[in-house]
Amino acid sequence: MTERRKQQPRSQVTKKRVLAAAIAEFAECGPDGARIESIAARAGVNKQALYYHYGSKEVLYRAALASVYEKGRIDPAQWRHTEGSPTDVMRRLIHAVFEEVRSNEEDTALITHENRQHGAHLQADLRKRIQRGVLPIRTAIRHVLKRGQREGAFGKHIDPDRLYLTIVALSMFYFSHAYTLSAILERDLLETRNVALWQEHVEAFVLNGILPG
Amino acid sequence: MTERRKQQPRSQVTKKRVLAAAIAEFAECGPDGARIESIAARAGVNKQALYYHYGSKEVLYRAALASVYEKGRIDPAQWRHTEGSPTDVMRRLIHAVFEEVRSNEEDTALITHENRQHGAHLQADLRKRIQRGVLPIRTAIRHVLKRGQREGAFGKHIDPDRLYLTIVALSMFYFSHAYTLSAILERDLLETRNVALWQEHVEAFVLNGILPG
Amino acid sequence: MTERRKQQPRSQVTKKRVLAAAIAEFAECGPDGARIESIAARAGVNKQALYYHYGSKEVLYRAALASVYEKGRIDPAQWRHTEGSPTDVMRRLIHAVFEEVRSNEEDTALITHENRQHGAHLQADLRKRIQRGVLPIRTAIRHVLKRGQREGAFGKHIDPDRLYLTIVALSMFYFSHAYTLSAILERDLLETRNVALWQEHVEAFVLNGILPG
Amino acid sequence: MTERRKQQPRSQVTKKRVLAAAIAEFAECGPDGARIESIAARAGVNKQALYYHYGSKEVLYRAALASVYEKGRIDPAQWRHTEGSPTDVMRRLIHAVFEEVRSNEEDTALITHENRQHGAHLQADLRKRIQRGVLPIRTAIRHVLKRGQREGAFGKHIDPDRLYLTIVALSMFYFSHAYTLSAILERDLLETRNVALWQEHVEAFVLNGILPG
DNA sequence: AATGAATGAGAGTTCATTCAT
DNA sequence: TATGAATGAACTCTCATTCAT
Repeated sequence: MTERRKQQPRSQVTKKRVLAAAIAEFAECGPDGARIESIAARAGVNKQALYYHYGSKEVLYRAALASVYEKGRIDPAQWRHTEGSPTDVMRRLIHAVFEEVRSNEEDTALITHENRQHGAHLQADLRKRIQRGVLPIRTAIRHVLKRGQREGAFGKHIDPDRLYLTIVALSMFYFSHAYTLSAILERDLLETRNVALWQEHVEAFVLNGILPG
Repeated sequence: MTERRKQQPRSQVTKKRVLAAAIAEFAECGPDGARIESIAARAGVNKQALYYHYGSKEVLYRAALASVYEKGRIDPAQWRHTEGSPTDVMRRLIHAVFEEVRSNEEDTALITHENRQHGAHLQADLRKRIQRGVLPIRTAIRHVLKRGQREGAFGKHIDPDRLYLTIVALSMFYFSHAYTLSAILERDLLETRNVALWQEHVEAFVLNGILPG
Repeated sequence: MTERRKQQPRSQVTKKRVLAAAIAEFAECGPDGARIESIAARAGVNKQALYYHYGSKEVLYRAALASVYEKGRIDPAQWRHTEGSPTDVMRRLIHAVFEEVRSNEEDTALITHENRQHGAHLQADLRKRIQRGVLPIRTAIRHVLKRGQREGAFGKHIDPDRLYLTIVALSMFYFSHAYTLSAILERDLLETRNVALWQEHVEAFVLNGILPG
Repeated sequence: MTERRKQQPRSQVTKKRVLAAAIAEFAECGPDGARIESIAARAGVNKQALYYHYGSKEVLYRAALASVYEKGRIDPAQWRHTEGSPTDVMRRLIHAVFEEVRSNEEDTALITHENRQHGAHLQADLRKRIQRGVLPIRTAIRHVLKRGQREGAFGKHIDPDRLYLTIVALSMFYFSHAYTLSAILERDLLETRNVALWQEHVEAFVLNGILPG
């Protein structure tokens, strides 16, 4: 293989570093708290570079937001052909969703911020991208669920989207509200041990919850 | 009717109106997006009044945050003596939590904002107040759960705090992330009909999830 | 006479000083060249004071522009009853217009700037104010002209507005283009002596020009 | 036709297009309002091209300004040998000046801008070029005036430069202040019909004004 | 000769806060 | 208690200019 470095010209590198810095800043401080200066510093570039590449704080925020759903982490094909009982596969699916949430704090933070803004930036094109982004996982859940229902492992009445919502809620809420919840329960929910316990709980609880009535 | 105005001197009224306005503004815009000017306008008072009564934006924010957990809506005594099977009582408890979340959007918003700030304002005294605020509901859940476990209605392994967390997560997350979730599922989750469906789902799902294995 | 100082509260004084400073700065530098900071410095106030009192640079510019035509310097009644032959009175009118132009450099500058902007700020209300501002002088000219025409001193075909335009052009252009004209003619047109000569010329030339054919 | 492209190498073409764009931009927006980016866009070249060819915005502005007086539109020789009575020739001269002003809006705008800047850019060399630029017309006026004075058509006391100034003032002011004047007189002075009327007026008025007393 | 990318200075504006009454 | 006026710090964004290719 020959050298191909030219494919990533300096400008593209800068643009990507700015975006990464923006994602971090916006996740940490929100759209209002985020500072252009701070993003530039994080990216190690001049303030004006942000404007050269993105034009405005707003555009940059939207780019950061869009990036969240564009990582295509879960391969639906992979899940359709996973071996094991529906219960086993479903457990692994739940596990995977939780893992994704756990390992992408910034994404959760960005999504939460956007909801605090009443989804003000979710224009048509972004909605499309978001839908595409979560389609794989929704599809995977639907397939496994259906199989389990056919085989009698899961209750017939379970709705796949509601199940998806349930899993996501139990996963994301734990992280998105960890600080007040920690204050309430008087222990640090973000401690590795506690996260692991909650993860187990989510898996067990959901699986129990979808047993046939 | 005798004069009783002295019990609520004008100054106290002003202070309360300011707080109400602050709660609304902070819930809507977050600590960074909130504007002193806007709070004053909402309260119908001079900007300077905020400083006279609260001293700074920060103090006002903390006051707004503290107010959330100080409404003491659920009476534990009431629940201890509620008639009916553990399942029935538990169902009503879940229903009550969901109702509270549903009808107090501002509170959910404030709590979410505070978590976005990594709980930066949760000092010792506020943590205490928060704990006291949620104690009734936690207690109620624990009691009902215990009774149900004794009577064989619920699984022995269920932890009351984890159950509490589960109910709260399924209730609050739906509202706190309604905008992106609506974009994903291509329907308005805040529509009355959809909220009702989710409420039913939460009740059924949790009750199913805590059945004895 | 009792003290009445309260009628000019401090705030009004500040506002007026800001306006005066704005007129000077806008006249000197134009809408684009003018600096908010510089205006504040001229007025001896804080930069933010401009925003408190006027809201934006644009509003301030408009206020400066409007002020030009609001000095009501020429009293039409006075001119209608001026004694002397039409020629004498007309000479004095021309003299008065020239004097006004000569002694209000800033106004000429502001007007010129606005024309450079293609009258972009001349909204309906400002047009009205401008018209009202110049009405007295136009009226005076019309009256004297008519009288002279009746008495055979001036040509019948002279149009009053065209005459007004002619006088204004000969007066204002000399000052508004003094720098390039001075370069062309290789002498300083703004020198007192040269101004006086031009003033005489304008009077004589206009009076000669409106003689009956 | 043989190849002749070498006579106007690409670089020279670019330079000219940049200058033309600069004249347009500076005329329209003034030295402060003009934008390097906008000039480049008008010229259809890269921003950096301006710097390559001219070095700075200031230099470019000066070049634009200088270009105004370098068109040498009026040929003095032509006028010296024009047939007709002094009055006829003078009328044609006035007409020519007016025409030149009318058909070169950009030039008037640039000159006006420079006067707003108090002639800050009129350095020695530029003053020389300006003087040379207007010399033909001044000479022509002087010659015709002198002939008319000899023949008794014009007043003896008329000064040629003052006459030149008068004609230029009546011509340029109409265009340079058309917007406020239109607002005052409540009709669009730039309308073809109105321009024509004014042109007639200027010719008649000047000719009448220089009649022997 | 020309271009895309980068930069530093500074512009207008907003905001929390304080002063004076 | 309450208010209109004032302030300084900071923020987003613009612009002329330069660097590297």
